[in-house]
Order: sequence, then structure tokens, then C-alpha cells
Amino acid sequence: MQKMIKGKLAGSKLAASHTADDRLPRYVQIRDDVVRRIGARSWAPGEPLPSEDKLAAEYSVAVGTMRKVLDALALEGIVERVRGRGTFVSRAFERTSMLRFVRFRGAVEGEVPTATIVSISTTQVLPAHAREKLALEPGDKTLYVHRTRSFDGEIVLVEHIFLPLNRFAKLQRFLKEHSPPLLYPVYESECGVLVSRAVDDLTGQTLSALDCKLFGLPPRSSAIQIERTMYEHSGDPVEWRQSYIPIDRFHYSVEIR
Amino acid sequence: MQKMIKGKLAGSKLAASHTADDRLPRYVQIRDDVVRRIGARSWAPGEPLPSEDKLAAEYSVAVGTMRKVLDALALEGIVERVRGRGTFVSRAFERTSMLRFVRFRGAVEGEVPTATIVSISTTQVLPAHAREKLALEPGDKTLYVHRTRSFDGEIVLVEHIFLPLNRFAKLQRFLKEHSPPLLYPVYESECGVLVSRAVDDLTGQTLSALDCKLFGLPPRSSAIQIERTMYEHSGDPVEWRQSYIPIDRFHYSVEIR
DNA sequence: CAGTGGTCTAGACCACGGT
DNA sequence: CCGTGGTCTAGACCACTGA
Repeated sequence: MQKMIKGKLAGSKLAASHTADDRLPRYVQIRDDVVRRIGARSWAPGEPLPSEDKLAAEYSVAVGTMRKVLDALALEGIVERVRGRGTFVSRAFERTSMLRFVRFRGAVEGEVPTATIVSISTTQVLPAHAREKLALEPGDKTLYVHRTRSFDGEIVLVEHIFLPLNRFAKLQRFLKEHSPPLLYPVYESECGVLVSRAVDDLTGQTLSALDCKLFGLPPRSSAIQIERTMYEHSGDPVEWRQSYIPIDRFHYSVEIR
Repeated sequence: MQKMIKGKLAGSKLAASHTADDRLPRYVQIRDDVVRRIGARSWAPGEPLPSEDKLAAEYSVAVGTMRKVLDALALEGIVERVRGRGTFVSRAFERTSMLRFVRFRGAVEGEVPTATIVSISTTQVLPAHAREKLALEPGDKTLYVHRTRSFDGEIVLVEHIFLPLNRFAKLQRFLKEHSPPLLYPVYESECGVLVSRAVDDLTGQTLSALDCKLFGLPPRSSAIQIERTMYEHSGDPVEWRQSYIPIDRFHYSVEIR
């Protein structure tokens, strides 16, 4: 009977999914399918999913199993559950952003620095390291955005952002007319990219001549480099950036569990 | 009936717990009680807990509820579940340690640097900032450990560690005869302290004269400071330390979700 | 083989939100 | 009031471990 139900399911909804392994637990298969449908905008960020009952019926599983799926997604931060109201697709990194762990010494807590674009361009040539992080082939084009972030006109952060052009063509046009402080909401609304995970690598580095000039520092000054790779729910990388903060303004706070 | 069972439970095991709020879900109350018993060494790290069935019977709840408790504890990293074998108390930070996110540029990946103690002392005087982080009253004594960490004789990290003396008196004696590379296993075995959570604050700082000498750097050199506060399962702080890494050796890697 | 945790079912009652 | 998610029960069958 267990087997029969499994077969029935595989033949209906989940068959539509690409490579769902039948040996995996059902709740994992369903989780992956829901993630796929969120990525495909079946339900947009902020919108409610169907109720547990309805989803359970749709996937032909018990409500308890569907709960396990939705609880897992809530834990991953992909959805948010509100008792009495429903289950909603998260607005991803809107709240968390690049600056979640970054603080600026001497600045008001929580204040977001103003963004100014230094230059935008497209390029096929980028360091092997960057190409690897973005899982690009040689010859794939990228969008390069050079920005500064400042408080009261004083630059506290310089960003070099690399994005695969095939996903972010719309962003190029958007940034010609706007300079939003946070890019992630724009990725979402303009390019349909939902960021779910990132890896930060912090090191000390010597600044380029241009960046020294931007900060108003002497040549070859050193700064903290935050190298961040961001991934969507599917696990594919979608952004790679290097950010520089002068040492005397640098503050990074993180919780370890 | 629900109510009756609740009363029965509150009157048996959970009443022993200090301030369990009956309005809280049962699985939360039971979770807290299991955490308390782990803290009280009813089951030592590495040892198995009783099986789901037995614990469920002991707490007079359904197995499903007990599963929810144990799954939550596994998610918090307090226990580890192994199918076919049992549920075991985690060995806490033994694997993760101070250096989980810290890398040293130019060093072999995963290699643990040798520890050398510069000095050990007890003191009542420490910065207000440190006293606050450790939630100590003025006059409470602390144990202060000054260590260096090195690869092949080259110092790559200097640590200033502050511990409440009432919990760590045994450590003082232990460190007179040993210089272990990792302290957390010693906290656990000698002092019964299980670390579950930490907060790292990274900033750029100017090194003290002594630390400059230790690194072999000119006076007033700058370095990355990692200020870490560690907490046990109960949420109480148990350690506060400042670590310094020369900028050219500094590398910190962290995943954000 | 007996015992463990992993998955799944099919219900129940509850607390909460909005109508 | 109804519909939502939150808690809890009492089973079932399975996969894996170790004796």
C-alpha cells in the first residue's frame, strides 16, 4: 500500500520535477518540488502558499508529512509561517542584505550607507578565481558594478560586484536610472533571482590605486576585504563581490552555533 | 484528558525543574528539562540517552512528541542521532573550536597551531566591557590566560582569555602542567562546562607593545582582533577572549543563511 | 535477532487572525 | 464564525546497527 501510494505520487505532480530520486523520502522530494515552484514564481515572494490541507491533498500525502515539508522550508528561511494566516514565501535577503554582519565603527547602528555607482560595464575577462566561484565558462559575459557606500559623504565601503549577464541583463538597464542602497530586492523584482545563502571570506588586502583614491587614503593602504559568493535556493551561484572597508572603520559581528 | 495528563506530568518529572512555565508547549518544557539533565551530567558527552520509547514513557508523552524534542536538540547540536544506534550527547565544541572559521594564510588547511602559555593569573580588575560580557559583579575573580599559537615556531595568533574563576578553578591547576592546543575539551572534562554558542566580533586594532614583541612586529602595528564571548546551553556566558592575528595572515570564512 | 531512529498516516484539540 | 497553523496522540512500516 505504501508502495502503491508512492507510485501514484511519482506519476502525478513529482514526475514534472526533473530528477527527483524515488529512493529519497517523500518529504524531501516534495520540498524540492515546492522550492522549484517558488523559483518558477508559481507563488511570488510575500504571497501565501495554499494551506497545509490543500497542499497535502495535492501531493497525496498526510497533513503531517506536508507539515514536515513546510517546517523545513521555514527553517531554511524560504517561507514564513504565521498562525491563523498562512504560509508565505519569504522576501529572501531583503532584511538581511550584505550588511547583516557588517557594522561601521563610528556610525549609527542599523543605518544603511548611501550607494553611489562608480562604473558599470560588461566583460568577458575576469580572474579565473571569480569565474570559478560563479561557475562560468570562459567567454560567458558578466556584468561588473563598481560602487561606493558612504555616510554623510564619507566613503566607508567600496564594492566590486560581478554578475552573470544572462541572468542580470535587466539590472544593467535598471542601474542606469537608479542607485538603490540594497541590490537584493532589485535582483528579485527585476531579475527573478532569490538569494538564499552566501559565503563570506574575510582577509586583509592592499587596496588598488583607484580604491585608495576613493577612500582618500595614501597609495597601497591596507583594508579588510570581504569576498562574498551568493547562491540561490537551487544552489547555483548568482553573485560574486569583493568589498573593501578601511581597517579603522571595520566591524564584523557573527554568531556561531 | 489532555489537561489531566498535563497535570500528571507537571507533578512528576518536570516539577523538579526550576521554573518551567506550564503555558509553554510540552515539548519545550521537556527540551529544557533534558538540557538541564545534560548540564547536570545525568548523561555525559558521548554517552547515549535512553531510547525515544523510554524517554517518552518517562515523560508520559507520545513518541512523536519525544521525537520532536530530540530532533530539536539535534538541530541545536546538543545531541547527535544515529539510526540503529541511539541518541548521543554531543561533544560540544570539540570539533568546532575557536578556529572553526579562522584560517591562516600560508598554512596547511585544517592544521591546528601549537599553543604556548605566556602567563596565567587571577584578577579582580578587568575592563567594564569584559565584566559586562561575562555578567560578573565587581569583585568577582577571573582567571586570565595569555597564550600564543604558532606554526613551526612562527606566532600567528595571540590570545587573551578571561574565565570566571568560580567555574574554572580546576583549569588553573591543569594548565600548570599541560598546554593543550584546544581548551574546550578541557573545559568539559575538568570543569563540566559545555559550550554551545559563541559570538565573534571582528575589528581592526593596534597591538599592545607586548603583543608586537611576541609577533616580532614593530610597535603599534595593527592586527585583526577577534573578540569572542562563549555561552553554555543555559545561555550564561562562560568565556570571553580577545585574539589577535597579523593582517597578512588573517583569513576568516563564514556561511550566511 | 532485538532495538534503534527515520518515515508516514490519520486523526484530535487548540490558539490565533480576519470576516 | 471559519480557516489557518501549532501541538499532540497512537499507531504502522522501514532501514540500519550490533550482538
